[in-house]
Amino acid sequence: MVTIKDVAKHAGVSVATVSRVLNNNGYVGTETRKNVMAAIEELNYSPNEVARSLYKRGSRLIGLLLPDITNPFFPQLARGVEDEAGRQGFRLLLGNSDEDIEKEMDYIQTFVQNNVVGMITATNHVDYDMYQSLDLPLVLLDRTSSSYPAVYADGREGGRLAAETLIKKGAQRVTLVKGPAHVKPAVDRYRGAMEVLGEADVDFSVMSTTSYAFEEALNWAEELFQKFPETDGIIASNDIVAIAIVHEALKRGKNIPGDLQIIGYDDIPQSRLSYPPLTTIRQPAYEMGRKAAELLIQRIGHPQQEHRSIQMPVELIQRHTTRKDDQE
Amino acid sequence: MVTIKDVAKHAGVSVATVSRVLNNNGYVGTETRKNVMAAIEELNYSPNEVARSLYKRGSRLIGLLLPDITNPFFPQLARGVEDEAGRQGFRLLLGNSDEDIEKEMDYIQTFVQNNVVGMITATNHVDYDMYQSLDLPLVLLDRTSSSYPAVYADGREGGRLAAETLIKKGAQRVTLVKGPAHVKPAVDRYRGAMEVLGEADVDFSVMSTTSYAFEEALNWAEELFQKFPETDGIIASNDIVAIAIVHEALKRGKNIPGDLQIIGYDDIPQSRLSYPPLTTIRQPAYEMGRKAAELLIQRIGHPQQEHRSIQMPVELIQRHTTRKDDQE
DNA sequence: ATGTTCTATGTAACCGGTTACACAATGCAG
DNA sequence: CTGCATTGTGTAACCGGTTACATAGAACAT
Repeated sequence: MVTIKDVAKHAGVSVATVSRVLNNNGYVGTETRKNVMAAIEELNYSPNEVARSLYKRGSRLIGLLLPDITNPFFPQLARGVEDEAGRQGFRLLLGNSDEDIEKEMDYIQTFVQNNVVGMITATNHVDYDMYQSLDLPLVLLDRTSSSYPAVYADGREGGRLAAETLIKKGAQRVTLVKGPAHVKPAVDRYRGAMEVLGEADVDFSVMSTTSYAFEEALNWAEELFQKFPETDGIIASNDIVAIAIVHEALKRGKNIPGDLQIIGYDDIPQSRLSYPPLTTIRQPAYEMGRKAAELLIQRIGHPQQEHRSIQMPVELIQRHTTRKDDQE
Repeated sequence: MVTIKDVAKHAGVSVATVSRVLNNNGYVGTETRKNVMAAIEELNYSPNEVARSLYKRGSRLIGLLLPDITNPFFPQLARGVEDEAGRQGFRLLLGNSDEDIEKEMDYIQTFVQNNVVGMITATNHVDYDMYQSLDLPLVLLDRTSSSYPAVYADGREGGRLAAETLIKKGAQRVTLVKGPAHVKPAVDRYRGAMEVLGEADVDFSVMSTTSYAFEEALNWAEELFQKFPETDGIIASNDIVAIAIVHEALKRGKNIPGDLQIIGYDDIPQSRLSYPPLTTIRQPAYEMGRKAAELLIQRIGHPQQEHRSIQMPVELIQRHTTRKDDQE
């Protein structure tokens, strides 16, 4: 490994001088600078971030903690974070928490041990000690809290929008699929939808699910049709579940959207690809990730400044699992 | 931040002793050990990995470089890598290369600067200087090379299998969708399929695609039906494209698998969810990720040892975009 | 009793950077 | 020409750990 000492020797100067040209601070003679640059070039030197980080007590690393990258909503978020962070010279340490506190704590510890300068986390456990005692810039992603800045989409509005849409399009017997109770955004959506359903002249039922896992989606779908075979409008807890429901409905020979309308949540990329293409409530995942990184890096620069959160708008994406014509 | 000095002072010993109990080496008296442990506990100390890494010239970090985490094949890989790495006490630095050499070089540089102890990369550019001159344990994932250990699935066999299946099930006019030419595994599959098609008594056409991006998938599908409206069997370049093709076919009123059979590649989780559920060639992505991490960590322990690669078997997953009955 | 080995602990060098401080040379004002 | 500010560079301390080496007492062998 070529170190700053090698460069110094090669250029016939001290390490301090090399450091000065590297960081572009302090006084350096024109000629000297040129020599040092040449030496750097020649030895193909690039400074050890670890040493740097040790002295500075801060790296160029950001910790990103997600529930599960395997859930298709998160890669978008992650990519948004990465792109923005990368643009500003930061790299990502990645962790999957599986919504498990143990794992989460583990990751946070190693993030800190590695001198990350900030963290972006999609956690339901902000109120735990570990976060309280963490003195790092932190931003929540897809979650909220009064204690930290957050980037999230308006889940309640999303839920309302989904329910309103279904009602407007003439659904009479709505089934609302409730996401896992420990996942905050899921309950926001649920509440939003309930608000609208409660005030409308429709029958409705609620079906609870306890996970967003792929493997279970088809089971939820089956269960749904067993329990509520007569439903003509379904608000799914997310797009995965929605797609599974579409699958099961077609298998049972239902006509979509004639007999049965379905509306998803998230607008993951494959929702456009499914057939019929899924009507859904869009969360701008990539953009949310970008904003979160932006916010975090801003805070890293100005830690004292008052924090602000960003609520992103949700949007109804009308495709073909709901009817074209509104029934007013 | 609480450092080893604080612990030493608190326990009334030297830093060396604290370090000894931390690392469980050297001699430490029973009583002393107890005191130190107590101090650690009390101060809630955990050692700074950065300092450690500087002296040891090696961290507990692994660099993971993927083309694009947003492509649904990769989260599985990533998760496999992460789980195995995590199990063995390693953390991941993540990078998306977009198959772009510039970005790739950038990431590799910062990985090295951060003292990663190894790298797992899905690159098509192993033969570039940057890899040659890298003296880090490296394992290729979903790619191969004679110079490095690799974990990959048998693409040629997968291609053959897809073609054989379609032929056996009676397709007469096969369309082979060729993936981007710069993506190695894509061309392996293509070759495998071609071998079989070339020797069979069927007509076939090849349609080239230049990307795996979601946004383009539906365009490829449309283009396919414009160019080859009479095809009755399609070998898609991956599951995303396959699902888009199913979409387009249904939209055009084709009967699947009656009029048209489709076979995908990868077996991403959503392939089971699509309707009709997709017949596809499965690559054990999660397992591949796990194995790659395993291999890498093994090499980190024994760098001199001769390297070996692992070829994972592919598998035909029969679902409902191909016919039940074989036509012999 | 003496020498050797084992146990226990501390001191200080080291990892590869950054920067406070010291010092010298130069430029410029009076 | 002298004095002070500016410029250019080196020395050494520091970041928070690890470990080579030194030291000393205890245990054991002869």
